[in-house]
Amino acid sequence: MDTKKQPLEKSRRELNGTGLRVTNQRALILNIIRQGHLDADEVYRQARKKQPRLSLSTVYRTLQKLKELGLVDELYFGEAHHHYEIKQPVGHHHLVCLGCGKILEFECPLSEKIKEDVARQKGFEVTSTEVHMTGYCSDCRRDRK
Amino acid sequence: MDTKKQPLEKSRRELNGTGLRVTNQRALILNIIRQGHLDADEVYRQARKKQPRLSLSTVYRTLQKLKELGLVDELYFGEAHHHYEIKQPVGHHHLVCLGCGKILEFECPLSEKIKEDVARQKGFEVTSTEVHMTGYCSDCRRDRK
DNA sequence: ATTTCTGCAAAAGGTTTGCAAAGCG
DNA sequence: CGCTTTGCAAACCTTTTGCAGAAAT
Repeated sequence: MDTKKQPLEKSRRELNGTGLRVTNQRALILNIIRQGHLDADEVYRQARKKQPRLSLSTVYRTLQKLKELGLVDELYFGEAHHHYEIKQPVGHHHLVCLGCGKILEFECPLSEKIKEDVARQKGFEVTSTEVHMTGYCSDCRRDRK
Repeated sequence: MDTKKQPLEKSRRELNGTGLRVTNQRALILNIIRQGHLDADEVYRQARKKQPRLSLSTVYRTLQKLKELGLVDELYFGEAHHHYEIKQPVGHHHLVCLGCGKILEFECPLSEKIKEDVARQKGFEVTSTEVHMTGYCSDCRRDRK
């Protein structure tokens, strides 16, 4: 049995009942994003290995839909293109290495507190909180010495 | 005496001794950014009121230089275009209203702590920390009811 | 006089859109 | 079958680049 097929089925199931039609393209794309933070082009390249005729606009349209459905989060690092990742139950934040481009995740219970402070102080209803850091990872720090 | 001229002189002085040549365009652009978080196009439109022949590429090139000099910070909200603001001695973070687009600033001493936690936990050398929130400001909350 | 900077026009990079054909329910 | 989705090509928007002339030191 092809083990690779299992997550695809999972993606199909997840897509079902969203009101959206379940297409091969969508299941495949959702599946690919499970890997981590990918940009649209990376998703595209990987998806073409399985479905060579799939187009980049389908990737963009699908990511957009998945975002609307709340299945996927869009991330804005300081780059021209955006990144996407599966929405996770427990929020996490991102740390980008300026040396090698690696992206690490970290949890941050304190961000809850910040959110409450700001909500109270400014009378805001906060819908999202992102903590974004840049710097140099331990490997790159060593190399820079 | 033209009071508007004073900050322009200030900008000229600030540009002096940076190694860059002090041009009217640069002083004007630096001056305009003092207003707050502006995107390149907004800077461009305002600058053209005083120097109609100024080009958008000069705006971009100047913002780039000012960023390199550490006079200006570039901000990435979830939009296609970036925003710029004068670099401030005491770090602050941003809160964007999804209703009216207003951008509020807030200080966040806790972010220092987050930074230290992450640095220790991940062996990172953190060079920048940004906390970015979205939500609805008190005015927009009222209107949505 | 030399070197840096500017304006203009054109290119580049990422994302979106219009439309006819294909696919899902 | 009707409506949604796809692929393709073209459009779009923001940002960058090449180059010749203008400005700063």
